[in-house]
Amino acid sequence: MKNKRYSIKSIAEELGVSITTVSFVINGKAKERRISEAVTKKILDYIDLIGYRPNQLAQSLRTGKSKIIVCMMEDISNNFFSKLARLIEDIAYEKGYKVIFCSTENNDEKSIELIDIFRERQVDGYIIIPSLGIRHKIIELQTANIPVVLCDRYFPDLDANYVVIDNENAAYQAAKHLIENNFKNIGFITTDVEQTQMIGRQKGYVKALNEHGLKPNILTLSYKEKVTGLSKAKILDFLLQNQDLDAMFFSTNYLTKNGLAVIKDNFGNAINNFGLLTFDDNDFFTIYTPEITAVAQPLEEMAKEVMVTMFGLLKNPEEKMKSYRKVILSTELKIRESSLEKRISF
Amino acid sequence: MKNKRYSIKSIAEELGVSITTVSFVINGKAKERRISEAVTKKILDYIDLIGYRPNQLAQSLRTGKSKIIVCMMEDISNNFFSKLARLIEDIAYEKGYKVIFCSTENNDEKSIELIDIFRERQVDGYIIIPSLGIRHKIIELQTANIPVVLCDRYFPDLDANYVVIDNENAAYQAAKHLIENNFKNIGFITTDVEQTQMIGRQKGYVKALNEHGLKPNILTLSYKEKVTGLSKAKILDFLLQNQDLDAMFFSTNYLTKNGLAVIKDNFGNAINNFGLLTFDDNDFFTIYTPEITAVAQPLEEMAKEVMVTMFGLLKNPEEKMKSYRKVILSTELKIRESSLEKRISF
DNA sequence: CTGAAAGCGCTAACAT
DNA sequence: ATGTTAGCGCTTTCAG
Repeated sequence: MKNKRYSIKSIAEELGVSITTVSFVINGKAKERRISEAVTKKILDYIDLIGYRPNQLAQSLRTGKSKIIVCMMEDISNNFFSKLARLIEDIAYEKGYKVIFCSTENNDEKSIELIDIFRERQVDGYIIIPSLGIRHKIIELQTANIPVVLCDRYFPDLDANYVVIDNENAAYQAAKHLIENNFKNIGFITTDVEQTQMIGRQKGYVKALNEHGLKPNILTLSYKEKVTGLSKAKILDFLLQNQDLDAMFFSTNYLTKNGLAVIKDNFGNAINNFGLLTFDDNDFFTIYTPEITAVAQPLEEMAKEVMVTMFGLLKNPEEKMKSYRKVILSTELKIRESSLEKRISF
Repeated sequence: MKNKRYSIKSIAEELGVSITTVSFVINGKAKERRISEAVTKKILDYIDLIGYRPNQLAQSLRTGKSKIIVCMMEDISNNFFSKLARLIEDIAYEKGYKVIFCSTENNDEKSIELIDIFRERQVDGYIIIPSLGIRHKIIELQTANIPVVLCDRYFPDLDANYVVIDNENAAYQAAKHLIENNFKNIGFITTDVEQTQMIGRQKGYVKALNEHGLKPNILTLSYKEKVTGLSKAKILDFLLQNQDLDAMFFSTNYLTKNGLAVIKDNFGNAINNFGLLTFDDNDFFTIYTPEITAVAQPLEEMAKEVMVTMFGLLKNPEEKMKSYRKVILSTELKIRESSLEKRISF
């Protein structure tokens, strides 16, 4: 067995047939092109023997299809995103697509650069969890007729494919649940990012409180403080300034982690006297003490819907412009200890 | 501005120069090839104007370099791997490489298939967290002179590049720490996978116990039970069968999660009377009650070493065969409440 | 200083 | 039924 790289050409030479014939056989167009059984079998056997695999790169260059989907998210190391990534990965591979994940850190420049880089690479489609300032890039992709599916967030004034959850209602129900459990002073900890999902969550919270004649109390942390670690100090400050708080509602998972740390470090067991609720579920919440009530996003469904949309676009390159597929999923409030009425005497 | 795709050819035509000239200018070889200032500037300006970006696919086909690294890990949604992935991603992008992550679930067939698929795609290098049965594929890659760096685990009888930690010593020190804190009956919960990292951890545990005249007590769970959820039942069983256990040492992160759940569900507050220690750190361990002592792997360093090795190979395609780079990093035992001597009266 | 041309490996329209 | 051939967009040798 030779050590050289096999190509469709070398196979053709070896077998004394033409390149075309080999190509057709390989691509399963043998009978369609009425290639004789004998030749077909000969080629197939030989290919099998030498373990030939076509060069995907050349194929891509020729066909313009790379069979690669890129998935841009905030941070692949974040529990929410990595879980989603895994689900997307599995569905994509099933259909012969590979996925390149990249973390944008919600940074517009980085996102834009990445989008451009992947256009050079002719990726077939984009799954994007967008930061605020890349609206024009989405339009650019749409205009170029390249499949894009937004996820987790969208641009309200932009017609596009997206898969999101009903953030406002989810937060509304969650806050209502706290209210029904007799919490009177519910603080809301959120970030300053003006993304749809965050706006929706805050809206839902405010709505529930207003409806029940309660006063919203919101702590807005800068996204940058995620890195600097300043957010913990701010949360502590908030707690100290608002001694009458009896519950806290965290708008996203990393804030919850910080919040729990602050409470643990500064108030010890008082954590049990506190109402606690968070967006985004986590395996650890069920084994935490108290078990943490969470708004669980339907990850499987989200991944599935994203991919259904994506494959639809991939299949009908033309039709895609006609209308966009907009999916809004609902969440599940996983009610656990932390949000139940406190009967403990102080 | 036209709507067509720009290519090096269309630029050449537009500017009335040759394709070669454009190519040289684009690749920064203008002065090397002594192209006149004027022409160079003209081309550069035009490229800038139309926002031309070379087709990476064509470039790759021609050069044989795809600037893509594939990173195969057990499961991207697992905290340990996703954290590592993010670090690797960042380093790769800095150097102009993209990385494709894929989850193998420790499955040999899936891993092998993936390796083959990526060879068709001409990826430039492989970072692999290998399952047991892919030794021959690693050799195949090495033979084909394709950069491979193993991580987390390796094959003891295979000369290869790898970045791992000193599992045996880490587990030894950890177990010793428990012993020094007066725990007498330390159970070890691990999986049945015969991978080097798991073997090392168990060895270290056994060694420490033997040295101190204590009897090892090991629960081995099948990796498959990770999915079926049977592992929790087995852990509970183990605890019930061994009522004299006063400490537990978990060999890997998902077991810890299960273990904590079992303890919480069945023994309630007794968790505080128990010695607890785990491999793999997690943000939640510091906010858990009790705070969980963990063997923290040096993720940043691991990612860095993996990439240093990888870039070394990428740079010197020939030299790589000469000798392999084997990096063994040490871990840090993060001592927290859960492993400290219990002074609580029972 | 610049250009022509071969070719990376593959697909597919157009022969025959 | 099978072969010829023209590219996909780029790099690079060799000739001017």
